[in-house]
Amino acid sequence: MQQGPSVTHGETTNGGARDLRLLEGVIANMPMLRDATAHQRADIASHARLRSLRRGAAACRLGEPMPGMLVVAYGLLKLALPRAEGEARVVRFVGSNETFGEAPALLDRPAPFEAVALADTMLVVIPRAPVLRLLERQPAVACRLAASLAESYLSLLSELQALAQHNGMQRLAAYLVSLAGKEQGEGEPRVCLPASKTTVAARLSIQKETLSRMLRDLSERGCIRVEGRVITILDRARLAGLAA
Amino acid sequence: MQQGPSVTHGETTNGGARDLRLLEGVIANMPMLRDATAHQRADIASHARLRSLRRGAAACRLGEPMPGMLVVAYGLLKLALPRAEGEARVVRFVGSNETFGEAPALLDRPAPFEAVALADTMLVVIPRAPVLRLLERQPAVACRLAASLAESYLSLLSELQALAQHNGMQRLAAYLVSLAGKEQGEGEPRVCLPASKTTVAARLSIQKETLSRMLRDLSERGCIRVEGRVITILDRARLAGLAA
DNA sequence: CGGAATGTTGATTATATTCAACTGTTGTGG
DNA sequence: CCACAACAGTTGAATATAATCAACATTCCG
Repeated sequence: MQQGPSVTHGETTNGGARDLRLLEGVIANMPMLRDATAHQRADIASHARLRSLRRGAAACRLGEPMPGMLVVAYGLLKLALPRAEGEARVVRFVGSNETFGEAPALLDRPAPFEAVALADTMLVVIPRAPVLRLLERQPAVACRLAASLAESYLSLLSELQALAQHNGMQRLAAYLVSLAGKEQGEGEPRVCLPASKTTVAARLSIQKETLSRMLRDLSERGCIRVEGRVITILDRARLAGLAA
Repeated sequence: MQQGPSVTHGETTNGGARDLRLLEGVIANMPMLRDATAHQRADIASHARLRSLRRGAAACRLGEPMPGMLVVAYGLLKLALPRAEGEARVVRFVGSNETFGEAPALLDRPAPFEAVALADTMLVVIPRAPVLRLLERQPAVACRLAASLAESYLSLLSELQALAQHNGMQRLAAYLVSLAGKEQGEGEPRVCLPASKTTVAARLSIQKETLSRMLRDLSERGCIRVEGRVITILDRARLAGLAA
């Protein structure tokens, strides 16, 4: 599933042939660049670089300059709003071939969140300048970027809605249902949490203690079975009802 | 300050000369169209229409199709996430010359919020199609739209942060300070709430009862004086301290 | 094996909601 | 102009919800 970096120490890889192919492959897959010419993609690639992150390392910290738009080649990150004390609120998990940081990079603003690797991760860093140049020349690319930003906006809005209008149990139930929705197994769907329960709790804007109690509650009610990070959905209909 | 609509009944105005000037003036002011040619702006204007809303009327309802991108010619609206029972969460107030609905209009999605007029309001409705055509032809316009969407994203993100990390009193204090920040009077700054206390409470994601108690508390502590919608900031430093 | 990180559980507390009753304000038609 | 209805705001009491604190158990790695 994952392909190790060719450089195991240090954060930035060298320009080895394998790395170059990885970088170009990631860029070729970006929805934003679907309408760019091969030449334009090559120009972007020539200005981009790979950055390897060990588990726990940060791709960017709140308030620091954004190095550019960021694409996950492999691995997993969390985008989080850290608090002075206690745990951060997790805004989003970002997995392979997903992009983040478009908004602050485009506007040349400091990072509005921190991005921490939840596993060893490889990023493609695309600096602002070549992207701006391309946007000026390729309206279709600018449209795709706008569409991607619009998507991000709508999904944040629905986060806000969930936070304002549903309690923790409802958010948890909805989250489990949405995880199960992606899985297509027949019988009892099993889902795997994408991160530790503490981190998932932060994603749901609750404390880890509260999440623990809620999972126990759902288990006792026969809705789910919890085995570490693996959760079996026993009564999807009832779970969906709780999410209302 | 405000100019009445030339049509007082019905929601859509006719094509009177005064209306046409209003519509063209609003469009000429749009940041998104700064780099468009006069001809392109005229094309947009020819496809746009005015829509007049009485106080309390909705420009769009949650889940219904978006008529296009919307610009406020004059008046005031709230963008809100309604709940089945009880009050909505207010996401943003939208005043003169401000735009909303870019994201759902661009993506041709149903309205992700309802937009309700807090005063008699005139909107310019810009349908999706002519905007898309312009985006294809004018990269600079697409860039401005992307930048505007990126701004919206960042400001929602900071809403989310405030909600997750500050309690109601902190959010209220920060809100009062930010209102006062715009006013440049010397001595004790006075601010005027942009809407009823009930609506402002929804903007802060608290109940009107809670807001009432908090305002009383701040008054008793000598931080502010409340006279209806007008609030005098007596101790701005302490208020800012409470917002931390 | 040992230590750190993660997770669980119970007790207590903070925060704000909900409910209910009451007061004040505003706008409208008689 | 007044009466009145609808809306807006205030206050108190009871309650819901989840955070916090503290102690302990478990799991994961090196």
